[in-house]
Amino acid sequence: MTMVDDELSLTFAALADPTRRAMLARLAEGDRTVNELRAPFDLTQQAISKHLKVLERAGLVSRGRSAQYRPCHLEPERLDGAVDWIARHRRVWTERFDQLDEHLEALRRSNPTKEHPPT
Amino acid sequence: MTMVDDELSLTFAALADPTRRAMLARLAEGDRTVNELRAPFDLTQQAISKHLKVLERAGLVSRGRSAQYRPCHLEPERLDGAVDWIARHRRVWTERFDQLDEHLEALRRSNPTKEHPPT
DNA sequence: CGGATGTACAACTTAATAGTTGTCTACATC
DNA sequence: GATGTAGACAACTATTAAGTTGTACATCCG
Repeated sequence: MTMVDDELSLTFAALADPTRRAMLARLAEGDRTVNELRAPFDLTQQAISKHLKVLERAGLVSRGRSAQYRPCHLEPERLDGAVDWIARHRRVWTERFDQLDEHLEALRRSNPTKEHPPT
Repeated sequence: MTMVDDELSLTFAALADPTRRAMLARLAEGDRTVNELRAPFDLTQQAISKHLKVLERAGLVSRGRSAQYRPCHLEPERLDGAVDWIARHRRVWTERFDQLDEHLEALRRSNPTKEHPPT
């Protein structure tokens, strides 16, 4: 029943929404408050907070605390698993992506993150 | 209201389910019939067909027709947009991923697929 | 032709998602 | 201490998703 709770599923699910992707893109430029993230959208503050909770649960965003602000900060490492899954399987599909996979392996070695069990 | 209908969202949403990822992994080894894909799971044939419809709608799988079988075939190109989005934004986050992005650019040039509008 | 097999379609249930409004707390300023 | 601002939490609605059962259709085989 609970279809989505492994790490990869949470990551992909978090990315499967244009609003959240735009928020991540915004956060790529630096930390932002909730209201700053809200600005570009025609959504209530509460809706933005919900999206942030999804991103937080997926480990893509962490939040600080500064006075009444809760600055949001990006956690890009969590994306490694996602890219890795895709690259790993695409490598099987088309041999010419071998180099990509190797490149990612190298990146992971030089930038150790978490585990990547098959599937 | 209709939160999910752009291409990237469909791709990520399709990947956000462990069953579907396992099906894709299976298809990576070669075309499979619906029943073959069903085998590893404790799910009805109809449930598998539904997952296949999601994968089809996302453009990740296409289906042939051979007698009463409907062989499923992988369409890996659709994953390029997903990897590209991640790589593009992660590049901003951490400078050291510049090489990855360049590598993906090179791959895309040597393996032309579709467009990748930002977000 | 008749039965078995492979897959699809429809209706239904349950649960999750995305959004809303309304309210509450925390801090800052005056 | 009152007011304004930042953000969270709760309750509700509507839509979508994942699963089921039941059935229909098409193709192969005897």
